[in-house]
Amino acid sequence: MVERGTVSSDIPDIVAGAAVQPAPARPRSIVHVDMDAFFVAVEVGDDPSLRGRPVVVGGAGRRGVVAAASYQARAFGVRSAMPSATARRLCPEAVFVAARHARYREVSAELHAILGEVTPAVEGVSLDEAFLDVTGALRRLGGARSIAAALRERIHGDLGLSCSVGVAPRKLTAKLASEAAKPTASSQGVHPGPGIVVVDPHEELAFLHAHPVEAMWGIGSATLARLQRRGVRTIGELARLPEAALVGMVGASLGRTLHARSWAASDEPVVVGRAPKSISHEETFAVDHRSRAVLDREVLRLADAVAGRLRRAGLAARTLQVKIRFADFRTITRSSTCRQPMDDARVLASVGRELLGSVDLAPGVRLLGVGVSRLSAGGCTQLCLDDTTGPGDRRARARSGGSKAMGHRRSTGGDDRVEQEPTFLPERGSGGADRARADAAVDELRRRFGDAAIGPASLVGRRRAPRR
DNA sequence: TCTGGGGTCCTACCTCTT
DNA sequence: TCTGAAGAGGTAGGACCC
Repeated sequence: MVERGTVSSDIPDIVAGAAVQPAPARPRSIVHVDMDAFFVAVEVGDDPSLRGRPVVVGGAGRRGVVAAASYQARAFGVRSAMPSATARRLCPEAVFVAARHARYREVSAELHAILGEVTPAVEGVSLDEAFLDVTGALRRLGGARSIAAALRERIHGDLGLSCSVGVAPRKLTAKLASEAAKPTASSQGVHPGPGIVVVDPHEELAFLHAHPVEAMWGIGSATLARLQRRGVRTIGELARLPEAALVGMVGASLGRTLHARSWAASDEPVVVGRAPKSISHEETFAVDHRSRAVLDREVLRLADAVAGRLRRAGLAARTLQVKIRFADFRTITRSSTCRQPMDDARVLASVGRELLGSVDLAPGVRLLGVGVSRLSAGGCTQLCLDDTTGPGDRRARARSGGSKAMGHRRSTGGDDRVEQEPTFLPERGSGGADRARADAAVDELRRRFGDAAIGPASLVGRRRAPRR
């Protein structure tokens, strides 16, 4: 069996940032709120003529997938992440609606404001889902079930949306409980769920062990296939596997985590206000691109979007990653880390183009992405383009004796070559100060008039690659 | 017929530094 | 001066989640 978490007294119920605190003495009361078909419900709220009909959000383009489906559409077998072509075939009468993420963010903010009135210990998982640690609010608000019922009523009253709520001593169990509370859809029709499911501490293990193993967090298709080869079908069967066997199958970290979770022995805290660790933008093109000029422009467009988000968040990044998915769905990434943090679209785009330059585009590019990580607060100080230490740099340095004073190099798929003199951008404080003011002006225009209001001159008239 | 977008975390491997 | 070990930092890919 597993060792249970150690016990301490009078420990705050919430964890801010990444700091993890010991498990509390008494069982916690975790509430998981999960909106029912959130994107669809928002669309129906804004357009009541959609009510009761099979509605699919997303999947508008030829290469799109379903972002959300109404329960009426799910009765036809339509599921989220399904290719739109499949969804259309399964349910030809479905109404397809383009996703409006800005609108969903608005409604989500109202939802989270309601949740925040119950307890400050709210961990937003996504736009439509959150965990609340209500352990400290039980006496004040009259028990977890009462809190769950009041939340459902309030959300329905204020937002006109329905949600399912699970209550349990742990996040994982609360999540499974809210799942059990949801409506279901089958070819026989739509069946309303109980709305609220409460799992008491003494029945938690039995509840957990009855679930299929793929219901466990951390088990996706690859791990599921491995477990199924060992005949593991339920969380109960997973729990009976020796921890060492599990570690041997899926690795030390995941193996230990799954073993603890399967015995309801992992006390994962409700984390409030998690700081972002990366920001990215990516786009699947309607047609595959092979033109370096077109893809260079796309890098600039994506970098511009990422830079805007960085500056709005008051962040800068040291690492830039370019993601490329080829026509055959093979996906590669190329990244480069700079000594100084960056938040300028032109700098990000230059690094991105440099990385793209090392890739053979002949197979055709289906998707292009630009992402940043190693984020720091406070914006950037100064930047120059030879500041990167990409793979080409290091490998070239290693082959040439390790000098850091070499010219700018880049990897070209095994054929590294010395580039021309490094290109320098003006530093902040000279021309860079003007650039910072220009960036601030751009950010303000976008805040007031939307992202499409202004952009790099080279993208004028082609804000995005043509969609079929 | 195909297979999005935005994230996090983990692992393996490589290089550099001490 | 050379060598090996260990740790840090970086890169790339995979798995997973919503």
